[in-house]
Amino acid sequence: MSQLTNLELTVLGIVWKKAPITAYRVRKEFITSPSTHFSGSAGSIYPLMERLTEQGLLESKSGKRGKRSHLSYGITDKGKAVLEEWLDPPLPEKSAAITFYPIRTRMYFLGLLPPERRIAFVDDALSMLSEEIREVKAFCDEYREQGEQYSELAMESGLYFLQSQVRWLKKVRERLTDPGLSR
Amino acid sequence: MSQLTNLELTVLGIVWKKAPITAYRVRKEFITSPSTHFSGSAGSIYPLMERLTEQGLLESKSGKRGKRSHLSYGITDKGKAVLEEWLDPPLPEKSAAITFYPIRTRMYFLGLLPPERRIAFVDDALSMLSEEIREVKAFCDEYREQGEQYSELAMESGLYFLQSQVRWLKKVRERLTDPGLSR
DNA sequence: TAAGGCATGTAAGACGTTACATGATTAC
DNA sequence: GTAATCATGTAACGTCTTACATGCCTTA
Repeated sequence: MSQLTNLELTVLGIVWKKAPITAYRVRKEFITSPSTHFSGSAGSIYPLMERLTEQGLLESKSGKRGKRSHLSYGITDKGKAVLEEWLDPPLPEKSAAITFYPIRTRMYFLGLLPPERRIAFVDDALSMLSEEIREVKAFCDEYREQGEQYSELAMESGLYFLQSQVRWLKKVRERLTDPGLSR
Repeated sequence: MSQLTNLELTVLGIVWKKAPITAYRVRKEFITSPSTHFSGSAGSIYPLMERLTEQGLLESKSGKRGKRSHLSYGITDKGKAVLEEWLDPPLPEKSAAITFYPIRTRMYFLGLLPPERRIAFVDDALSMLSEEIREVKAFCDEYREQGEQYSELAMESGLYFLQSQVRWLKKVRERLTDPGLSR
Protein backbone atom coordinates (compact mmCIF):
# COMPACT_ATOMS: atom_id res chain seq x y z
CA MET A 1 0.00 0.00 0.00
CA SER A 2 1.53 3.25 -1.12
CA GLN A 3 2.10 5.94 1.48
CA LEU A 4 -0.80 8.33 1.70
CA THR A 5 -0.15 12.05 1.44
CA ASN A 6 -1.10 14.57 4.08
CA LEU A 7 -3.96 15.74 1.90
CA GLU A 8 -5.27 12.21 1.50
CA LEU A 9 -5.10 11.53 5.22
CA THR A 10 -6.75 14.83 6.01
CA VAL A 11 -9.57 14.05 3.62
CA LEU A 12 -9.90 10.63 5.21
CA GLY A 13 -10.24 12.34 8.58
CA ILE A 14 -12.80 14.82 7.33
CA VAL A 15 -14.91 12.03 5.90
CA TRP A 16 -14.65 10.13 9.18
CA LYS A 17 -15.95 13.17 11.05
CA LYS A 18 -18.61 14.37 8.66
CA ALA A 19 -19.87 11.28 6.88
CA PRO A 20 -22.01 11.11 4.85
CA ILE A 21 -20.34 13.89 2.90
CA THR A 22 -19.94 14.83 -0.75
CA ALA A 23 -16.65 15.70 -2.40
CA TYR A 24 -18.01 19.18 -2.83
CA ARG A 25 -18.46 19.56 0.93
CA VAL A 26 -14.96 18.26 1.53
CA ARG A 27 -13.67 20.93 -0.82
CA LYS A 28 -15.59 23.53 1.15
CA GLU A 29 -13.82 22.50 4.32
CA PHE A 30 -10.52 23.39 2.74
CA ILE A 31 -11.73 26.51 0.99
CA THR A 32 -13.24 28.04 4.11
CA SER A 33 -10.40 26.95 6.38
CA PRO A 34 -8.10 29.70 7.63
CA SER A 35 -5.21 27.53 6.53
CA THR A 36 -4.38 28.08 2.87
CA HIS A 37 -1.99 25.18 2.56
CA PHE A 38 -4.41 23.12 0.50
CA SER A 39 -6.61 24.88 -2.00
CA GLY A 40 -9.35 22.26 -2.04
CA SER A 41 -9.43 22.53 -5.81
CA ALA A 42 -11.75 20.20 -7.68
CA GLY A 43 -8.77 18.84 -9.55
CA SER A 44 -7.24 17.58 -6.34
CA ILE A 45 -10.28 16.43 -4.36
CA TYR A 46 -12.37 14.53 -6.90
CA PRO A 47 -9.61 12.24 -8.21
CA LEU A 48 -8.29 11.82 -4.68
CA MET A 49 -11.59 10.59 -3.30
CA GLU A 50 -11.97 8.21 -6.22
CA ARG A 51 -8.49 6.91 -5.46
CA LEU A 52 -9.29 6.36 -1.78
CA THR A 53 -12.47 4.55 -2.75
CA GLU A 54 -10.59 2.23 -5.10
CA GLN A 55 -8.19 1.47 -2.27
CA GLY A 56 -11.10 0.52 -0.06
CA LEU A 57 -10.59 3.34 2.43
CA LEU A 58 -13.75 5.18 1.48
CA GLU A 59 -17.11 3.98 0.23
CA SER A 60 -19.57 5.94 -1.86
CA LYS A 61 -23.30 5.84 -2.21
CA SER A 62 -25.14 7.74 -4.91
CA GLY A 63 -27.99 9.83 -3.61
CA LYS A 64 -30.52 12.15 -5.17
CA ARG A 65 -31.94 15.53 -4.46
CA GLY A 66 -34.62 16.32 -7.01
CA LYS A 67 -33.21 15.60 -10.44
CA ARG A 68 -29.67 16.09 -9.25
CA SER A 69 -27.62 13.11 -8.17
CA HIS A 70 -24.53 13.17 -6.05
CA LEU A 71 -22.06 10.83 -4.37
CA SER A 72 -22.03 10.57 -0.60
CA TYR A 73 -18.88 9.24 0.97
CA GLY A 74 -18.25 7.38 4.17
CA ILE A 75 -15.17 5.81 5.69
CA THR A 76 -14.67 2.04 5.70
CA ASP A 77 -13.24 0.00 8.56
CA LYS A 78 -10.03 -0.26 6.61
CA GLY A 79 -10.01 3.51 6.21
CA LYS A 80 -10.56 3.93 9.92
CA ALA A 81 -7.66 1.59 10.65
CA VAL A 82 -5.36 3.56 8.35
CA LEU A 83 -6.42 6.80 9.98
CA GLU A 84 -5.85 5.40 13.43
CA GLU A 85 -2.42 4.16 12.51
CA TRP A 86 -1.57 7.63 11.22
CA LEU A 87 -2.70 9.19 14.48
CA ASP A 88 -1.20 6.68 16.82
CA PRO A 89 2.19 7.62 18.22
CA PRO A 90 5.06 7.62 17.57
CA LEU A 91 4.83 10.50 15.16
CA PRO A 92 7.06 10.29 12.11
CA GLU A 93 10.42 12.07 12.13
CA LYS A 94 10.37 15.82 11.68
CA SER A 95 6.70 16.12 12.56
CA ALA A 96 7.52 18.98 14.89
CA ALA A 97 9.84 20.82 12.48
CA ILE A 98 9.20 24.48 11.98
CA THR A 99 7.03 25.29 9.00
CA PHE A 100 7.43 27.57 6.05
CA TYR A 101 6.10 30.98 6.94
CA PRO A 102 6.28 33.83 4.40
CA ILE A 103 6.86 36.48 7.03
CA ARG A 104 9.71 34.60 8.66
CA THR A 105 11.34 33.78 5.33
CA ARG A 106 11.38 37.44 4.39
CA MET A 107 12.92 38.34 7.73
CA TYR A 108 16.17 36.61 6.72
CA PHE A 109 16.64 39.17 4.00
CA LEU A 110 15.10 42.24 5.56
CA GLY A 111 18.47 43.96 5.65
CA LEU A 112 18.10 44.56 1.92
CA LEU A 113 15.31 47.05 2.52
CA PRO A 114 16.06 50.62 3.53
CA PRO A 115 15.56 51.06 7.30
CA GLU A 116 12.16 52.82 7.16
CA ARG A 117 10.76 50.08 4.97
CA ARG A 118 11.85 47.48 7.49
CA ILE A 119 9.63 49.02 10.12
CA ALA A 120 6.84 49.31 7.58
CA PHE A 121 7.24 45.63 6.85
CA VAL A 122 6.89 44.70 10.49
CA ASP A 123 3.84 46.90 10.91
CA ASP A 124 2.22 45.45 7.85
CA ALA A 125 2.86 41.94 9.10
CA LEU A 126 1.45 42.82 12.51
CA SER A 127 -1.76 44.13 11.03
CA MET A 128 -2.18 41.03 8.87
CA LEU A 129 -1.67 38.89 11.95
CA SER A 130 -4.37 40.81 13.84
CA GLU A 131 -6.81 40.17 11.06
CA GLU A 132 -5.90 36.52 10.99
CA ILE A 133 -6.25 36.20 14.73
CA ARG A 134 -9.75 37.61 14.57
CA GLU A 135 -10.70 35.05 11.95
CA VAL A 136 -9.18 32.11 13.80
CA LYS A 137 -10.86 33.16 17.06
CA ALA A 138 -14.20 33.15 15.27
CA PHE A 139 -13.53 29.58 14.18
CA CYS A 140 -12.63 28.58 17.72
CA ASP A 141 -15.89 30.03 18.99
CA GLU A 142 -17.86 28.27 16.30
CA TYR A 143 -16.30 24.93 17.08
CA ARG A 144 -16.89 25.43 20.78
CA GLU A 145 -20.54 26.19 20.21
CA GLN A 146 -20.88 23.09 18.06
CA GLY A 147 -19.19 21.00 20.72
CA GLU A 148 -16.45 19.98 18.28
CA GLN A 149 -13.86 19.88 20.97
CA TYR A 150 -10.94 18.46 19.02
CA SER A 151 -11.47 20.87 16.17
CA GLU A 152 -11.55 23.65 18.68
CA LEU A 153 -8.30 22.46 20.22
CA ALA A 154 -6.70 22.16 16.79
CA MET A 155 -7.76 25.66 15.87
CA GLU A 156 -6.33 26.94 19.13
CA SER A 157 -2.97 25.63 17.99
CA GLY A 158 -3.20 28.10 15.14
CA LEU A 159 -4.22 30.84 17.51
CA TYR A 160 -1.26 30.19 19.78
CA PHE A 161 0.97 30.23 16.75
CA LEU A 162 -0.32 33.57 15.49
CA GLN A 163 -0.07 35.14 18.91
CA SER A 164 3.49 33.94 19.24
CA GLN A 165 4.31 35.66 15.97
CA VAL A 166 2.82 38.90 17.23
CA ARG A 167 5.10 38.75 20.27
CA TRP A 168 8.02 37.97 18.03
CA LEU A 169 7.34 40.87 15.68
CA LYS A 170 6.94 43.30 18.56
CA LYS A 171 10.35 42.27 19.76
CA VAL A 172 11.71 42.66 16.25
CA ARG A 173 10.19 46.10 16.05
CA GLU A 174 11.90 47.17 19.25
CA ARG A 175 15.22 45.99 17.95
CA LEU A 176 14.75 47.80 14.68
CA THR A 177 13.98 51.10 16.34
CA ASP A 178 17.01 50.65 18.59
CA PRO A 179 20.35 51.64 17.20
CA GLY A 180 23.07 49.09 16.54
CA LEU A 181 21.43 46.91 13.94
CA SER A 182 23.06 47.03 10.55
CA ARG A 183 23.35 45.01 7.35
CA MET B 1 7.96 38.11 -16.09
CA SER B 2 6.41 35.05 -14.56
CA GLN B 3 5.77 35.06 -10.82
CA LEU B 4 8.63 33.57 -8.90
CA THR B 5 7.95 30.81 -6.42
CA ASN B 6 8.84 30.96 -2.75
CA LEU B 7 11.72 28.61 -3.35
CA GLU B 8 13.08 30.78 -6.15
CA LEU B 9 12.83 33.92 -4.06
CA THR B 10 14.44 32.22 -1.09
CA VAL B 11 17.34 31.07 -3.25
CA LEU B 12 17.64 34.59 -4.60
CA GLY B 13 17.88 35.84 -1.04
CA ILE B 14 20.46 33.25 -0.05
CA VAL B 15 22.61 34.19 -3.02
CA TRP B 16 22.29 37.86 -2.12
CA LYS B 17 23.53 37.13 1.40
CA LYS B 18 26.23 34.60 0.67
CA ALA B 19 27.56 35.46 -2.77
CA PRO B 20 29.72 34.15 -4.26
CA ILE B 21 28.09 30.81 -3.64
CA THR B 22 27.76 27.52 -5.51
CA ALA B 23 24.50 25.70 -6.09
CA TYR B 24 25.87 23.00 -3.84
CA ARG B 25 26.24 25.44 -0.96
CA VAL B 26 22.72 26.72 -1.54
CA ARG B 27 21.49 23.16 -1.27
CA LYS B 28 23.35 22.80 2.00
CA GLU B 29 21.49 25.78 3.42
CA PHE B 30 18.21 23.97 2.88
CA ILE B 31 19.47 20.57 3.95
CA THR B 32 20.88 21.78 7.25
CA SER B 33 17.98 24.12 7.97
CA PRO B 34 15.63 23.08 10.77
CA SER B 35 12.79 23.76 8.37
CA THR B 36 12.03 20.73 6.24
CA HIS B 37 9.68 22.50 3.88
CA PHE B 38 12.17 22.47 1.02
CA SER B 39 14.42 19.47 0.63
CA GLY B 40 17.17 21.30 -1.24
CA SER B 41 17.32 18.39 -3.67
CA ALA B 42 19.69 18.68 -6.59
CA GLY B 43 16.77 18.24 -8.94
CA SER B 44 15.19 21.41 -7.66
CA ILE B 45 18.18 23.68 -7.06
CA TYR B 46 20.35 23.20 -10.14
CA PRO B 47 17.65 23.79 -12.76
CA LEU B 48 16.25 26.62 -10.63
CA MET B 49 19.51 28.51 -10.50
CA GLU B 50 19.99 28.07 -14.23
CA ARG B 51 16.51 29.48 -14.73
CA LEU B 52 17.21 32.50 -12.55
CA THR B 53 20.44 33.10 -14.45
CA GLU B 54 18.64 32.99 -17.79
CA GLN B 55 16.18 35.52 -16.44
CA GLY B 56 19.04 37.82 -15.53
CA LEU B 57 18.44 37.65 -11.78
CA LEU B 58 21.62 35.72 -11.03
CA GLU B 59 25.01 35.71 -12.70
CA SER B 60 27.49 32.88 -12.68
CA LYS B 61 31.25 32.75 -12.94
CA SER B 62 33.11 29.51 -13.40
CA GLY B 63 35.91 29.05 -10.93
CA LYS B 64 38.46 26.35 -10.32
CA ARG B 65 39.87 24.55 -7.37
CA GLY B 66 42.60 22.20 -8.50
CA LYS B 67 41.27 20.21 -11.41
CA ARG B 68 37.69 20.68 -10.35
CA SER B 69 35.63 23.50 -11.80
CA HIS B 70 32.48 24.94 -10.33
CA LEU B 71 29.99 27.73 -10.87
CA SER B 72 29.90 30.62 -8.42
CA TYR B 73 26.72 32.61 -8.36
CA GLY B 74 26.03 36.21 -7.49
CA ILE B 75 22.92 38.34 -7.65
CA THR B 76 22.44 40.96 -10.37
CA ASP B 77 20.97 44.42 -9.89
CA LYS B 78 17.80 43.15 -11.49
CA GLY B 79 17.78 40.26 -9.05
CA LYS B 80 18.23 42.65 -6.17
CA ALA B 81 15.34 44.75 -7.42
CA VAL B 82 13.09 41.70 -7.63
CA LEU B 83 14.07 40.64 -4.15
CA GLU B 84 13.43 44.11 -2.79
CA GLU B 85 10.02 44.25 -4.38
CA TRP B 86 9.19 40.92 -2.80
CA LEU B 87 10.25 42.19 0.61
CA ASP B 88 8.70 45.61 0.39
CA PRO B 89 5.26 45.92 1.95
CA PRO B 90 2.43 45.42 1.43
CA LEU B 91 2.69 41.68 1.87
CA PRO B 92 0.54 39.60 -0.46
CA GLU B 93 -2.84 38.37 0.76
CA LYS B 94 -2.81 35.43 3.16
CA SER B 95 0.84 35.90 4.07
CA ALA B 96 -0.05 35.57 7.72
CA ALA B 97 -2.34 32.56 7.32
CA ILE B 98 -1.71 29.65 9.63
CA THR B 99 0.50 26.98 8.19
CA PHE B 100 0.14 23.27 7.77
CA TYR B 101 1.42 21.54 10.89
CA PRO B 102 1.27 17.76 11.18
CA ILE B 103 0.60 17.80 14.90
CA ARG B 104 -2.28 20.25 14.60
CA THR B 105 -3.79 18.40 11.68
CA ARG B 106 -3.87 15.20 13.65
CA MET B 107 -5.49 16.96 16.57
CA TYR B 108 -8.69 17.40 14.55
CA PHE B 109 -9.13 13.67 14.51
CA LEU B 110 -7.66 12.67 17.83
CA GLY B 111 -11.05 11.52 19.06
CA LEU B 112 -10.61 8.44 16.91
CA LEU B 113 -7.87 7.15 19.20
CA PRO B 114 -8.68 5.41 22.46
CA PRO B 115 -8.26 7.81 25.41
CA GLU B 116 -4.87 6.54 26.65
CA ARG B 117 -3.40 6.85 23.19
CA ARG B 118 -4.52 10.48 23.03
CA ILE B 119 -2.35 11.33 26.01
CA ALA B 120 0.48 9.30 24.54
CA PHE B 121 0.14 11.32 21.35
CA VAL B 122 0.42 14.60 23.21
CA ASP B 123 3.43 13.41 25.17
CA ASP B 124 5.13 12.21 22.03
CA ALA B 125 4.50 15.55 20.35
CA LEU B 126 5.84 17.41 23.37
CA SER B 127 9.05 15.46 23.36
CA MET B 128 9.55 16.06 19.64
CA LEU B 129 9.01 19.75 20.24
CA SER B 130 11.64 19.82 22.99
CA GLU B 131 14.15 18.27 20.65
CA GLU B 132 13.27 20.75 17.94
CA ILE B 133 13.55 23.67 20.32
CA ARG B 134 17.04 22.62 21.29
CA GLU B 135 18.07 22.53 17.66
CA VAL B 136 16.55 25.88 16.80
CA LYS B 137 18.14 27.51 19.84
CA ALA B 138 21.51 26.26 18.67
CA PHE B 139 20.89 27.96 15.32
CA CYS B 140 19.93 31.19 17.05
CA ASP B 141 23.16 31.14 19.04
CA GLU B 142 25.21 30.43 15.96
CA TYR B 143 23.65 33.31 14.06
CA ARG B 144 24.17 35.64 17.00
CA GLU B 145 27.83 34.72 17.22
CA GLN B 146 28.22 35.34 13.51
CA GLY B 147 26.48 38.68 13.80
CA GLU B 148 23.81 37.59 11.32
CA GLN B 149 21.16 39.60 13.05
CA TYR B 150 18.30 39.13 10.61
CA SER B 151 18.87 35.41 10.37
CA GLU B 152 18.87 35.29 14.14
CA LEU B 153 15.59 37.17 14.27
CA ALA B 154 14.09 34.91 11.64
CA MET B 155 15.13 31.82 13.55
CA GLU B 156 13.63 33.27 16.70
CA SER B 157 10.30 33.33 14.90
CA GLY B 158 10.57 29.57 14.70
CA LEU B 159 11.52 29.37 18.34
CA TYR B 160 8.51 31.42 19.38
CA PHE B 161 6.35 29.19 17.26
CA LEU B 162 7.64 25.98 18.82
CA GLN B 163 7.30 27.36 22.31
CA SER B 164 3.73 28.39 21.60
CA GLN B 165 2.98 24.84 20.55
CA VAL B 166 4.41 23.52 23.79
CA ARG B 167 2.08 25.78 25.75
CA TRP B 168 -0.79 24.69 23.57
CA LEU B 169 -0.09 21.00 24.04
CA LYS B 170 0.24 21.39 27.79
CA LYS B 171 -3.19 22.94 27.80
CA VAL B 172 -4.49 20.12 25.63
CA ARG B 173 -2.99 17.61 28.01
CA GLU B 174 -4.77 19.17 30.96
CA ARG B 175 -8.05 19.01 29.14
CA LEU B 176 -7.54 15.41 28.20
CA THR B 177 -6.81 14.34 31.73
CA ASP B 178 -9.85 16.25 32.91
CA PRO B 179 -13.19 14.56 32.64
CA GLY B 180 -15.87 15.83 30.30
CA LEU B 181 -14.17 15.51 26.95
CA SER B 182 -15.66 13.00 24.62
CA ARG B 183 -15.72 12.16 20.95
C1' DT C 1 -35.28 35.58 -14.55
C1' DA C 2 -30.89 36.16 -13.19
C1' DA C 3 -27.38 35.40 -9.89
C1' DG C 4 -25.24 32.57 -6.91
C1' DG C 5 -24.51 28.29 -4.78
C1' DC C 6 -24.46 23.10 -5.44
C1' DA C 7 -22.20 19.38 -7.70
C1' DT C 8 -19.01 16.97 -10.73
C1' DG C 9 -15.60 16.62 -13.49
C1' DT C 10 -11.31 17.25 -17.24
C1' DA C 11 -6.85 19.07 -19.23
C1' DA C 12 -2.57 21.14 -19.17
C1' DG C 13 1.07 22.41 -16.68
C1' DA C 14 4.37 23.69 -12.98
C1' DC C 15 6.92 22.35 -9.33
C1' DG C 16 9.39 19.75 -6.48
C1' DT C 17 10.68 15.00 -5.07
C1' DT C 18 13.23 10.67 -5.18
C1' DA C 19 16.55 8.14 -7.24
C1' DC C 20 20.26 7.61 -10.17
C1' DA C 21 24.79 8.85 -11.95
C1' DT C 22 29.54 10.62 -12.22
C1' DG C 23 33.92 12.24 -10.78
C1' DA C 24 37.30 15.22 -7.96
C1' DT C 25 39.13 16.37 -3.53
C1' DT C 26 40.13 16.14 1.36
C1' DA C 27 40.71 13.99 5.81
C1' DC C 28 41.66 10.00 8.47
C1' DG D 1 43.63 3.62 0.51
C1' DT D 2 39.12 4.62 1.51
C1' DA D 3 35.40 7.11 3.22
C1' DA D 4 33.20 11.37 3.37
C1' DT D 5 32.44 15.58 1.28
C1' DC D 6 32.39 18.66 -2.74
C1' DA D 7 30.14 19.45 -7.00
C1' DT D 8 27.03 18.91 -10.89
C1' DG D 9 23.71 17.14 -13.11
C1' DT D 10 19.48 14.00 -15.36
C1' DA D 11 15.10 11.20 -15.55
C1' DA D 12 10.86 9.65 -14.05
C1' DC D 13 7.26 10.58 -11.31
C1' DG D 14 3.43 12.26 -8.40
C1' DT D 15 0.81 15.76 -6.70
C1' DC D 16 -1.48 19.66 -6.68
C1' DT D 17 -2.79 23.92 -9.13
C1' DT D 18 -5.19 26.83 -12.39
C1' DA D 19 -8.43 27.17 -15.69
C1' DC D 20 -12.08 25.42 -18.19
C1' DA D 21 -16.57 23.23 -18.66
C1' DT D 22 -21.28 21.73 -17.67
C1' DG D 23 -25.74 21.71 -15.66
C1' DC D 24 -29.20 21.75 -11.67
C1' DC D 25 -31.31 24.12 -7.91
C1' DT D 26 -32.62 27.99 -4.87
C1' DT D 27 -33.44 32.60 -3.75
C1' DA D 28 -34.15 37.49 -4.56
